[in-house]
Amino acid sequence: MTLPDTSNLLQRKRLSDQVMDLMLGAIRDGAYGPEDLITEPALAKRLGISRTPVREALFRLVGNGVLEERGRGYCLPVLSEVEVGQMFHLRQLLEGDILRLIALNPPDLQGLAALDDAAAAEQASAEMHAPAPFLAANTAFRRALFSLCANRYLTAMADHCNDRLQAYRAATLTDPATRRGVAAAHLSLCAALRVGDVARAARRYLDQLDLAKDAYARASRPLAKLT
Amino acid sequence: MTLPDTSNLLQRKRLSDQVMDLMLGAIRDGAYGPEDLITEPALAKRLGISRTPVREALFRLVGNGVLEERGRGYCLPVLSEVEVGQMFHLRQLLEGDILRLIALNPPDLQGLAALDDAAAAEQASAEMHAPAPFLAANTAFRRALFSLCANRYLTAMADHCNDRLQAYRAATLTDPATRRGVAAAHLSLCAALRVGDVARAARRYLDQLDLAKDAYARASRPLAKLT
DNA sequence: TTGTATTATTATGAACTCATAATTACTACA
DNA sequence: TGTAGTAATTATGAGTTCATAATAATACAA
Repeated sequence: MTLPDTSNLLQRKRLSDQVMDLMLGAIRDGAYGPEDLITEPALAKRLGISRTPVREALFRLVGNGVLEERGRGYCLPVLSEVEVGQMFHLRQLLEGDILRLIALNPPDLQGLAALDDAAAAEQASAEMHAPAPFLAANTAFRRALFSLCANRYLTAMADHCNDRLQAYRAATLTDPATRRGVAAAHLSLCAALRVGDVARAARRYLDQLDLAKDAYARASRPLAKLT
Repeated sequence: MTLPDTSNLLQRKRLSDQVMDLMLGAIRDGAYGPEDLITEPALAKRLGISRTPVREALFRLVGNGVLEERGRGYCLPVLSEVEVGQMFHLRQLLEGDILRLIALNPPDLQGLAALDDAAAAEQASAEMHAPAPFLAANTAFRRALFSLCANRYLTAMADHCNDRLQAYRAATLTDPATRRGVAAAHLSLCAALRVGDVARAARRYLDQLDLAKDAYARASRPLAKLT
């Protein structure tokens, strides 16, 4: 388990916001697995702050469904196979609509370049052994893609869905074959967007999402016993 | 401004959860308008508890976008016309999908009866002067409708969208004509569902949602100056 | 009378502290 | 040796306190 970066804390305004962002970033980068138990005092001590702001941040993450309480402490939520399926149904609905909106307002060269870079980073880290670089590149790609959509509420909800699936993301995205598939689909999406074929781009993305749905459902079965 | 019910507090497990539920319910029932300022000490004093759990609940509501910080205190978020439009785009996407899922798995008689009751309550309160009964009936109808959909994540997100539009809901649902339109659309939806014509039921609901979108957009203009 | 500056009030942010509950470890007894 | 009961550790829940910042109010000067 890699620990999240604790530097440049204590600078911005609210500590609980910083802790929230820190934890969200750490979770997105795969710093926590479904078996890790996060406790209030431990986190507070590690960050060198009191329990209060840590507590508030953890409460908000629980409220968002990004974390759940397990006995004494907090952990990544473990979903049933049905719940994973429902969450993916939502992802397909939301991300499909995001692509539709992007199609209505196609990206400029700058936005396209950012997407290209992110896809290239995914491909570059697909073969690495460590899981963190690919997870980070994958997160960056999604961020670049979503930033092309003007509806912030929509992308925030899509981000939400992804955050709530973190326990499974790490489990599926460690397999090099899966990683290659993701990177290929995203490169293909970039290529389709560059020639203006947004419909094909959307199809590429949603096909990959469908594959992911199955992979996540498979991954949810062995994790179920953790509960 | 009607104050939320403060009884049966101090019984269940976490005070912050109770405060959260209390405030959500109060906001849904129209107890707060966009001009009301909610402060931590005042709420804590009124509930007879310390600031800590109140603070945690308010933080979570801000995190959810149900409240926003305005200077010293919290209030219902005031959205721009564009933001209201985006939020309604989301509502249409999510609630359209909810109706599609209900169509795939039509409700039994019991579920139908609950929906009928809620629609009847809307009609009964449509002509009243006080806004609270209709708002409560409207919330109850949505709850009954959403409960027919198995995907809890989906309905939770749709609830979310509604919660974030509260400042406008009260403004639009005070007009008796609008209320009659809402009640009629919902009764019509019930009738269509009863004869198994789910497609027509969905059209009724989404047509009404389209009307609401315009009404909310109009309501957002005078409210904008509050910010 | 109006505008500005200073003071006072008040709300938030975060630490500390205490009480309670739960889990774990240890010990005693069968 | 295994089980049960008790003690100790520890994490959470919530109240209190203190510091800081922002807003409001008042007083003074132009």
